[in-house]
Amino acid sequence: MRLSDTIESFIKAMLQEDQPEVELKRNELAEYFHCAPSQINYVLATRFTPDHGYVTSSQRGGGGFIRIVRVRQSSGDHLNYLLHERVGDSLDAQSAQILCAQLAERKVVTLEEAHLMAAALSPQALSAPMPEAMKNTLRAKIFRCMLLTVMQQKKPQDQENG
Amino acid sequence: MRLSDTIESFIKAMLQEDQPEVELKRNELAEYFHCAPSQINYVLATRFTPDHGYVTSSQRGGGGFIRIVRVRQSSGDHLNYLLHERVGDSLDAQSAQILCAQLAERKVVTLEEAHLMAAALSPQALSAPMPEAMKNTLRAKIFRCMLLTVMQQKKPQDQENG
DNA sequence: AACAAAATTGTCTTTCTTTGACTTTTCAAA
DNA sequence: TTTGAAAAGTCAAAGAAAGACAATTTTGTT
Repeated sequence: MRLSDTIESFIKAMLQEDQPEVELKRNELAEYFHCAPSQINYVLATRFTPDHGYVTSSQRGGGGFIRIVRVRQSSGDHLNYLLHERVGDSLDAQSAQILCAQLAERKVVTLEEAHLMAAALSPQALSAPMPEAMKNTLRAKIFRCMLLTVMQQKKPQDQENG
Repeated sequence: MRLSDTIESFIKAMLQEDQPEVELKRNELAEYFHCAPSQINYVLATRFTPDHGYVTSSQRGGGGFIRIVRVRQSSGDHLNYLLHERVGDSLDAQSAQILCAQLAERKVVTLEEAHLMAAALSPQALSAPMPEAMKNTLRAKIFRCMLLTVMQQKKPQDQENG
């Protein structure tokens, strides 16, 4: 078995137990597996991405750490559909507005939250001297980040149904 | 846990009790935590800034002290301050996170809304092959758009109270 | 076997924290 | 009014941890 897979399993086991969140020390983990610290980054970059349903953050310096949060994903979920199927790596302004409105309509988010999302994805928010294609790529990324955050906030009982 | 975090908690606990204001002796506190006095300044500089909702002042010499005051402001005033003074046309990722957290702490927005805003402004959301300066410009624009949206949503309430 | 993709390693960079040496301000006693 | 002690401030260096990325090795596919 490859080291990366072993480390992936190890981290997932930590997450499985009970908490959907774990903090680890990069250097400790690297030493435990007798590998370069950057190997840990490789595992995170290839197996714990937003698309895989994980959000990671970190702190450098003394007492630094890497935090991994697992976002629960239920199949058949509207959010899941948006994240993995509807939104690719490009999203135009008009579609974004429609999708935000739908999220509110389906009561996945509040009306206020939908407005906030729409504002962040609006042409004004993304007005800058860059090609439209790049804006659409950016819009998709921003939308996905917000979607993941919404999934994170949804309570367990909400996740059973759509 | 980092010393800085411990000291931060300690000071916040002092503030919690009743007063929105506390006075402390730098040397005493440093001795209490067995650290260099300048460590206290570091904590103030990184965790008790206006962005964090605090204003500090001090007096040197015999009987000297450091005063920390938690700033109170109405939602409307706070939003105006952010929009017209604090956020120019550039905003770095870290400041963005702090300002979003502050909006929630002051109950200008809900915690969920703050998370959504933070997500839209995060480095991941704005990860693209472009110079950091351009990202900061974009971040300021996105933040402004969201702030304006929050303002519009707040309007009806502001007309009733302050 | 040849090539492409994935994994591994190592080096250098960046960020955050802690410490210490030196400076400045203030008060009060001589 | 001078002066010295008692604060707090400033700043830079050292230390601690994570990130970025390129170079190399391994693995899988045709």
